Amino acid sequence: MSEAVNQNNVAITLPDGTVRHFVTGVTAGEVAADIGPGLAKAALAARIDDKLVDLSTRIEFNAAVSIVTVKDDEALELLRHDAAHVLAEAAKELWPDIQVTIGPVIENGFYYDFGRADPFTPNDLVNMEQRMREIVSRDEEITREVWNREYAIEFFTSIGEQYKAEIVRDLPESEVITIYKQGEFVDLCRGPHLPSTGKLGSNFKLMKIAGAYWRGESRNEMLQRVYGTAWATEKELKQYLHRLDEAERRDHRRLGREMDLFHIQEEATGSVFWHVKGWTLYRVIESYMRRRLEGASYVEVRTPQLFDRVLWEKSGHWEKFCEHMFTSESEERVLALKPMNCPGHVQIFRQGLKSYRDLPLRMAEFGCCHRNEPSGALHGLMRVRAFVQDDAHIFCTEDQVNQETAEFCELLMSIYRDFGFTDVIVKFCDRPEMRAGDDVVWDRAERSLKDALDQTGLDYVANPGEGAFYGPKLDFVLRDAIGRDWQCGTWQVDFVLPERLDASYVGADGVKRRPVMLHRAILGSFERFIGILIEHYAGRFPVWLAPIQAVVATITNESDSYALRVNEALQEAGLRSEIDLRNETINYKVREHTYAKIPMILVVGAREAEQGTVSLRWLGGKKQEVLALDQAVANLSDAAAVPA
RNA sequence: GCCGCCGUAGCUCAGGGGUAGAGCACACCCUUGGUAAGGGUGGGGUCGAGUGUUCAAUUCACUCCGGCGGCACCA
Repeated sequence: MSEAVNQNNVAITLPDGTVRHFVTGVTAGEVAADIGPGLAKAALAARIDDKLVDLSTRIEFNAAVSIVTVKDDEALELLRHDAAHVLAEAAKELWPDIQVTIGPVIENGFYYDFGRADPFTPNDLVNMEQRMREIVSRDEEITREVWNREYAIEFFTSIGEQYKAEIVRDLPESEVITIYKQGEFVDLCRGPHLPSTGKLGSNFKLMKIAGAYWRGESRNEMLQRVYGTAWATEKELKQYLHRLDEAERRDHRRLGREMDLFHIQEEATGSVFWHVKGWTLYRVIESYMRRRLEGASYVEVRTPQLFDRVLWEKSGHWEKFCEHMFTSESEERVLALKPMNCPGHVQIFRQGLKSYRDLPLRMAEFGCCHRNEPSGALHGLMRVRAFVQDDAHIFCTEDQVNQETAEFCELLMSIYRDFGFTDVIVKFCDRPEMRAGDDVVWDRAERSLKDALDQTGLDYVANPGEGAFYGPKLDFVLRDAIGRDWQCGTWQVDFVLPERLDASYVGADGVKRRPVMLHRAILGSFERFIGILIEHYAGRFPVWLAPIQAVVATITNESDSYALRVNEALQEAGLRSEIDLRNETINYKVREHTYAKIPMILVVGAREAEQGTVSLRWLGGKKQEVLALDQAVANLSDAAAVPA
């Protein structure tokens, strides 16, 4: 390239800082080719002054340019976006009268929604994927055009693409309407795209078919969605598929059955039958939580299951959620099973005069709530119709919100740590569109919560419009062992409910005032939290949580009486142990209790009986250690200690 | 609730217009074996429920219930 600089040249700064000069209007692809043939081949897109663009983009001004290859993070997004387009092209080829709609990139892949009278069959999925691979091997050039709005609408209408025409019609006037073509396929798209379909490669797979509402609105017609996954390398694709297998292996519904923790049956859909072992786990968690709450100066109460609907009308829940409440009738009154504890707690607060000296009043309840969730939403323990939260409401003054928020965050983090979760995301959720209370109150509530959060020093992300209908909130999201997020904890500021249910206290000046109500939970529902724990630990619970902590297994029946003594010693030390005296080989017993994920197996035979020892084997370990009985009991007790 | 798929033994699954099979589990017998399956015998099913077609339905059709995957919802 010439060093001369004139107005027909552009100076292009490369990522390493070198500057090259090109004729004005050079394409990003040509720049890549000038740098080297290897890069030209690998080039997928370009970044011009930080804007991601097609390789065909002409460069008219001096700019910083970098060439995007498969090694760059954004390449994956391009790849997935192109996969969606290739899928749409394949579907159009297979069924010419199918309508294309949208096909965005999502976590781990992409989807495409089609308008079609008949739903897809699993075989269609196979055919579409096959056709996609053909389109990739055709290596069709992908080209971009800018169209006039009216023309675009006319065009899409003329080829029967009503959805596309609607999308164009609804685009803001300022939007440039860009069209991408590959082979015979013409699509409205913002871009950018890869230079040709061949660049997609072969590391993609169509995963499943599903229904999805047009524009995500349940009143709209249902489209046919195809989900796919796409990766830069075969290795990453395989790893992803392996992760899916791993998630399936951990599925709490499967482990719940295999480990005999709980079941759910037709006659009580959405409600849990806790079996002995599952209920043991539940009780361990519950008593742990009771202790932590006591330590944080909470008091515990119990409020009724059934309330007259007038209470729910007063609280505002009836108006918004009556569809999701279970109701019953008695003596001409409509009663509703409580979907939450807060109105009940206000009733207790209202008994007798409360003084500012009583605040903050931290009122906890492990109360069973019922919500009539839509049938399609039910999912094992994760979404049920009857559940118990580690629920509490803090009645306090506005001035106390700061301190309460700080203390709550500390308690929550400490509890999560005890359960083995250290990666926690905090979300700040502000006013939703549908809400109670006027904007002045919301301004105050949001400001007060934000100030308090800032003072905790925790990192957080904004989650606009996602607050509760009565106030802003913080959501606490756990990341589990395989990288999935679960929203569990919540902290909600509420100026509305105390007003509606007329809660008040007497201030230092003798004047009646409204308390602020803070709704809060750490685990969320016990049911769901246990589901999360099962999946997080893949059923291999830490010893303190394991329903059965130890099994004493004999080698021959000769040692039965000694084994009974060992088991007794364990139980006396407060361990949850079982004994296996069956007439089976030790191999069989070890295998079975290992599959049952028992943390420790104590094998006893003639030798141990004679010497007063046990042969101890830990879950996941292959070695055994022979210890004196009292030493073993001491070790196991330590291992089983509930976090302090 | 909406779209699709599925429902056979306790579990995982095979089968298919003429009232059912495997492995594991379970019970009994033999075996008393030192750290991931010792051997034998046996019991167990209104094939999710209902209606229809048929000489005959677990099998085909329809309806309902439930499960699964999404969508929508989630105080």
